[in-house]
Amino acid sequence: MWEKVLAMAKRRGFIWPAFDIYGGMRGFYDYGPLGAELKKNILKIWRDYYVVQEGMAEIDSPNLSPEDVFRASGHLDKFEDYMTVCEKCGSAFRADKLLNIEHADSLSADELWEEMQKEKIKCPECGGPLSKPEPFNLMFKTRIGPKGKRERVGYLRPETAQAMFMDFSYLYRYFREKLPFGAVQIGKGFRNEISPRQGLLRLREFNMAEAEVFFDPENKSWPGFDRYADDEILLLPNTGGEMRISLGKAVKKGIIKNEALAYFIGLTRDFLLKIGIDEGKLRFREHLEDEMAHYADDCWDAEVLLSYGWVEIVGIADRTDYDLKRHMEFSGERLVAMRRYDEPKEIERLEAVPDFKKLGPLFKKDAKKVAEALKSMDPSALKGAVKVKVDGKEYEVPESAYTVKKVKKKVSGEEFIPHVIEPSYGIDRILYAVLEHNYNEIEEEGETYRILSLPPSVAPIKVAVFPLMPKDGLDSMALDIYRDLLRMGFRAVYDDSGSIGRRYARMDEIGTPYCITVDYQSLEDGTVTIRMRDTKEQVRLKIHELPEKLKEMGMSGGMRG
RNA sequence: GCAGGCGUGAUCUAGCUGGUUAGGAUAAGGGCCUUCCAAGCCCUUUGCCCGGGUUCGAAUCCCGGCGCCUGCACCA
Repeated sequence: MWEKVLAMAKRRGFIWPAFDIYGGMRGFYDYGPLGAELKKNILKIWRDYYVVQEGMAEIDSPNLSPEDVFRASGHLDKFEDYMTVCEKCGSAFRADKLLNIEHADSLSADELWEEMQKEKIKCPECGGPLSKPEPFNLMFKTRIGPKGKRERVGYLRPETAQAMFMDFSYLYRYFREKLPFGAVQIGKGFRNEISPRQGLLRLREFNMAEAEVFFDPENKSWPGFDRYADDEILLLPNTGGEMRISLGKAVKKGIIKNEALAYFIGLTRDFLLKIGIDEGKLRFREHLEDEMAHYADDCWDAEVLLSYGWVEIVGIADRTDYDLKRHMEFSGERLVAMRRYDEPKEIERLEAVPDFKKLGPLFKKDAKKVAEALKSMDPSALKGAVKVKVDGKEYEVPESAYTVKKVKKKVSGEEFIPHVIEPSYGIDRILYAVLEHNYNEIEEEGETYRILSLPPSVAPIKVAVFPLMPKDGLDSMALDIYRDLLRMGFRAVYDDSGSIGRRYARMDEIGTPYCITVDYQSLEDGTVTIRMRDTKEQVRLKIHELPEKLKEMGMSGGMRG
């Protein structure tokens, strides 16, 4: 099946292998004119959901990031594997997985090699000797800046999410310090896949649309949840089994852990159906514990049934406060939100007050740090001489250098690190799924007709205009209509070559929902026929009624819907 | 990354035990014809994945690379 879809996609200009004249490069594809248009339409609808309806803020950040970012995000460690190859049968393995010790995944190449020799590890397949482990990081590494001192190591981002975390404080202020709010980004991600395959399903450079929804972990209810609460969805929870259940019930029964997650499952389903994913081939599957990404606490994938099997196209992950916490730790910046009380509270609490007259002479340069360490300790536990640790050194602070006092303070709220729900969409996979789910072949009189039943809103070409014959003034009339439609912002084509049936067939194959034909009656009464792709049904109407009719049939003009 | 299979115009394919100008179908462009679903006729365009070797001669045999497919491994 995918061969047929990909052959059509290649022939008609949806998808082309990239760098083809140089032999191609696996894991890289070009979108041809129709594919680029289709992608644009899918993203437009995605934005309608996330940016327009949900009011999320769209940002746009660099593809290339300095190393620090991925040190914090965990991708540098968790994304790097050491591979060892059997010198006899050629099988490749992750070195750390072959060892019988704990935390083998944190060892260096040399340590792994040492350990492998100690344990006398042989190839699990054939018993042959294994090579020294070689690092393999899924991120593309490069250098930023001129060679020399100024040079920094950079990586192409493996996901777009990090920017939303790094910009958290800006976003929080932008949203006037109110949660929940969401930020989205549409962009490219890069992963140096070991063995990309299966067309658009595993690319090395891919398009993704991600939303990071920040909310208070104490309140995982979701404002508009009612909208999707009654939607019946096919769920596969990680406790096993398969069920069709409404989202409201799933939350009540604890199958989906909170409303926020469930809401975005509902929204994702709504979006996918809108762009033409087949409902009967859609399900939501919860990740198994050991399947989860290093940052995720829970994750539901939207999976679609393709000729390759069930394929993940959207991941909806509960990233908790993992990312903000890590960036706080690595950058030293405070990435927190405020939970405001209804009224400011006056609270009384114990506080350690250091006496710098004493601390100064005692600890010199480190005095300030000692004081800070002292303040961060539990004041009720402070008694007598206290030991504090500063930069690995231990100091003893005498009782006379500080006092513990009761202090009254006005507090208008408390700080906390927001949690994040992340719906992450693989646009290329989604686009392919839309093609495959809408691709139909009909055998008629020994000939194969192909119809791409795309929803009008995503179809790359919205309408075609044909003269029945390219003569007798039919052609000039059709050209006028075509130009008017273009001016009104419709994606239209004009075609007068070959027989009319051939032209319809061409349009059917690329999913054009409507064809307008100018015939001899048109010359007499100013009417044309409009033909529906899926039913081949024709309706006759006045030319001036066309724009209204086209809009009514569920498609938007390019300019404004 | 390993193993196996495969690679002929835009698409599908014949030729592949070496031997003329690599054949067909579809598509595409032009023309004729044609009053609504890939009709017909004429003309035209595009090809042996890349590189090396063996040979008088390679699409064909051998080696290497690249790509595609399947399996294994990998897929935060």
